[in-house]
Parts: sequence; C-alpha cells; structure tokens
Amino acid sequence: MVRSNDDVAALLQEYADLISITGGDAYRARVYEKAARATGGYHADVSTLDAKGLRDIPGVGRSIAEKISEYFRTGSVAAVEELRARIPDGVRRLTAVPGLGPRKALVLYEELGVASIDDLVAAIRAERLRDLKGFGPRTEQNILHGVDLLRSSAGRFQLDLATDLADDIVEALSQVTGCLRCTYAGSLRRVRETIGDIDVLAAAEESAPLMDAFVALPDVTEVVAQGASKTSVRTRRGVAVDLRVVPPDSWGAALQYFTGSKAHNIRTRERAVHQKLKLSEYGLFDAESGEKIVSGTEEEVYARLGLPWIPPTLREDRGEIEAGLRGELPDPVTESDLRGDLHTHTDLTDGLAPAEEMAEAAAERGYAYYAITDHGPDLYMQQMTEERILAQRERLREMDGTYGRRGGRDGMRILHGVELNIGPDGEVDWPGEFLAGFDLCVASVHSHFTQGREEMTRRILRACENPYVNIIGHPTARRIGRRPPVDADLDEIFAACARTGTALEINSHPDRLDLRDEDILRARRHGVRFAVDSDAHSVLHLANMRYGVGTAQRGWLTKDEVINTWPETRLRRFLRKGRTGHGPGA
DNA sequence: GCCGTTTTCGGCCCGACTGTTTTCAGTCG
Repeated sequence: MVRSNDDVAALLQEYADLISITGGDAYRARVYEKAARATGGYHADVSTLDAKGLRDIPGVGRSIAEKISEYFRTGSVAAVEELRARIPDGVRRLTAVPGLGPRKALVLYEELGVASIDDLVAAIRAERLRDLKGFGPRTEQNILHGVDLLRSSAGRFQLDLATDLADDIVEALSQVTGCLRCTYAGSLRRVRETIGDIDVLAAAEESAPLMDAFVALPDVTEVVAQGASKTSVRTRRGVAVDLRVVPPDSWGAALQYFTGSKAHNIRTRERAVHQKLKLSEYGLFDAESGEKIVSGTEEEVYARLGLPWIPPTLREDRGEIEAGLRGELPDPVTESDLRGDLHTHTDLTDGLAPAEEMAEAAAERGYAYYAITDHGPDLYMQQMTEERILAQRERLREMDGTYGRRGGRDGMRILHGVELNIGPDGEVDWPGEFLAGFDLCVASVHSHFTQGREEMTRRILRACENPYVNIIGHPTARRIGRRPPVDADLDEIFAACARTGTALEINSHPDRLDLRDEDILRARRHGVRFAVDSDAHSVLHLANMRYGVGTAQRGWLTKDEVINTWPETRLRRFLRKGRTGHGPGA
C-alpha cells in the first residue's frame, strides 16, 4: 500500500538534504535523516497518529512531530518551504549523482548557476568545473560517470514503489461496479528489477465506469489520454500508468499479450503462425477463417499453442518456450515455500526495531526459523563489539521458540548470526573460534568496491573458503542506479560456492536485487545453493521477500535450490559446512 | 534537533578513500 509514511519520510529527507546543502548544522541534518528512515519504516500509518503517537517514533521529538502535524494539517511545512525557496529542486537532485554531495552541489549552483543534471553535464563538457576550488579533471570524470549511472535508470522506478502503487490501483478499480477482473500486467507482473510504467488490465462489459474511476484516483495528477479501451495517466510520484479495459471473454489473451515480454510474445505469435493461427490481444484465431478459437484464460491460449502455462517471471525468451515444449519448465520457488529469513538486522546496529519486534513480525509471516544477523565490528560505524553481540545471543536464546503459533519450544526457532564484512584481502571481522559460536554467518562486501577484477575475485573466493561463512550477502554489491556491480569473475565464484557449500544470497531489497536474474541463471548451472533474504532493517522490510522471490523465479530457481525453504534440520546440516569439531550448538 | 541506568546539556556511529591539496575537504558506507 502507498502510505503517507513514505510521503513524510520523503519530506523529512528533503529537509535534511536542504539543511546539508545550505551548510546548516550537520547534526541537525542527520537527525532529520534518521527521523525520515524511522518514519518510512514505522509500522503504524503516521497520518493516524496524534502528537504523542508521533513522538513514539524513534528520532521524532517535539519539533519534528509538529512539522509532521503541520504537513497533514496544511499540506506543507513552512520551514521546508523556506529552504525550497532558496535552493532549486534541481540542485538537490544533483546530490543524487554518486560522487557529488551537498557541498559541491552548492558550489556548482553558486559559482556556475548549475541547477540541473543537464546544466551539470554542459558545464563539464565546457570544462568549467576544473577551475573551481576543490574540483579538477578527475572530479569531472567521476561526476560524469555518476551521471551515466544515474541516467541508466532514469525514467524507471524501483520495484516496491511501482508494486505498492499498482496494488492500490488494482484494489480501487476492483471495487468499481461492473469490474469483473482486474490485475496488473507488464514488467511489473514479470517482476523486472525496475519498472518503466505500470500496465493495469481490467475486464468489464462497459469500460466507462472504470475509466472514470481511474482518472479520479487520488494519486492521479495528469490525464495524458482517455479513450474507451485505453486511458493513460501520470501519478503523483511521476509513474505513468495505463489502464486497458477488455471484454471479459478476451481476458486471457489480453493478459498474455500485455504481460509480455515483447520477445516472449514474438515467440508465441510465431508458434501460432506455424499452426495456421493468429494470436493478438483479442484472442487466438484461425488464420484463414478468422474464427476465434480461445481467449478466456492464459492457460487456454498456451495450451492451444502446445505449451503449458508459463509463469510470468519466466516470459523473457530465455528458453522458456523450448523448456515448455519439452515439458521441462521449472516449478519456480514461491513466497509460501519460504520457511525463514536468514539475513536481517535489529537496532543493535543499523536496523530500526528491537529483536523482539522483528521476531514477532517474522513469526506472523509463519516462519519456522528466523536469523538475526547484525553487522560485525569491521563496519566501523556500527560500533559492534564481542560483548554486545554475545549479550544479543543470550537474549535471542531466551526468545528462541517463544514466538509463533505454537509458542513454547515448538515455536519459531531463532538463529543467531552475523553479517561479516569481507575486507579488501578477503579476511572477515572475527577469527574462526569466535565465529564458531554463531548459527550462521553471512559475509558481504561493503567497501573497496573498485578493486580490480583479479583482486576482487580472490577476495570473495577467500570468503567462500572460510569454513564459517555460509552465505555471501548481496554478492555483487550493486545498488540499482547508484553503484555498478563489483568487477569479479563470477563464474569462478559460483564454482567456489558450489564446491565449498557456500550459498549465494538473493537480496530482496528493491534497490539491490542482488544476485540479479541473469547471474542466478549462470550460478545455478554450477550447482550453487541460494538464500532468498530480506536484509530487513525494519519490520516492514520483511515483506520485501516478494521481490527476492520474483528475482529467484526470473533466475529459474526451484524450491530445492533455496536453502531457506528447507526444513530446519536440513538447513542446520548445510550451515555446518566444512566445519569440524566445535560446531554451533543446535 | 534528539536524547539520557553516564546527562535536561553536551554530546551526537567512525574511519577510509579520493582528489585536491601542500594539510585537507568532501563523500561514502
């Protein structure tokens, strides 16, 4: 659901950015950032909270609570408006360029009048940056590189934003009288990692009531086109949404057509032609007589083409047609197959919620086991120590089995883990003796992203060979639109994972989705096991699992390849890896 | 601006890297 929490979080973050750009107190900016994060991840809808309720949000005190109230009361916040008047929004958007922060953005604006990404690129091309104090030719190159990165994802939206919006729209339209079916199609249904626009499909005898309801939705800011079968709008967050209304008996053909991908559709239409048929969004027809054969359901359409129904996440023309013809389509892992989450954080490090709240929410998801894996000490800003993590272990041992439907010792098992930092040479935070006390260890790259290919490969291989490392977290360390994947010989790493019994993570966070689908397809050929994890830093993030599962499906993963679908005993056996002697107590 | 079994004032996650410097500011995680 699109929540007002996200609006408030965005506003607080914007204010923090503006404070930083205008050279305000850095601590003040940080407080607003923290409040933004806490609000975005808060379990209750902030628009329903009173002053006291607002102040229960961590990091929200009197002043911020008042600003939030002011926002809901008047639609804006005076303090934010004041800074907005001083700094054009384009200047703030400059700080989204990796390598370009608030200080440099202000210099660029004040000295060169740069107030947009386009201005910025023009100024770099004219070599005007290098004369500024603190800038040079290398800075120009780095910023230009950052702009490329940003632009590679420009016009596309993060999967969670698009999904939330689409869910809301589908829910609203489903209530309209006469709406027989409604769902979203397109790349969102295929769970692509970013979304260009949203395609919503509805079935009704009459389209007008649906079209009217659609353009009247509160999120709609602009109607681009309105017709009987298709209406296009733009929404508050800039996402374009198309609604297509089709007659009920065309539903299957339309859904198949609008789900795509284009490449997949070309293949299915080719198959139709070979069978003297014609496939369109209206149905499957006899090519000669023009007589309609089927159109009601996707299953019927595929069946008439000699194919089993193909899960949308597989429809990319990556061999799914051939596999379907051979009867070898994989049965993709689903969210309900998951028995647990193996990578999550608490407020002991950079998470927002205490372990108890996270465990409670995990138990509500029906998990049989749940791992808490806060950051190790090498991520210096997290201030972890042996004492702190051992104290956490004691608490978790007490909580073990007490959450979940059955309660008592039969309840959800709580695993104590850690997210280790893979250092530049492949070393991790703690020696083996200490790591042996954990139920599992995730190890991830968090620094030195630009190492050369050989060094990076060696580094990650070394982590795989560590007998205590069970899962390589977000293996390529990419951030969609912000940081490219690290340069490493992935096939060598995949082979090492298979050899050593190290799982590769599919990190479900919508700005990571790492491994990505193509890499998963390659990795599984090596016989690697995977862990689909939320990497949750708040209770709400636990639900990001759906994106990780979608990504796993796009990588053709079946349940058996994903270790956190396994029963606990099988999982524990896997987690023992190559360890001898002092294994973790089960 | 928030927060407190160290405190209602004085702290605030800290260190590394980069490119620009000639001793450091800015950015990042």
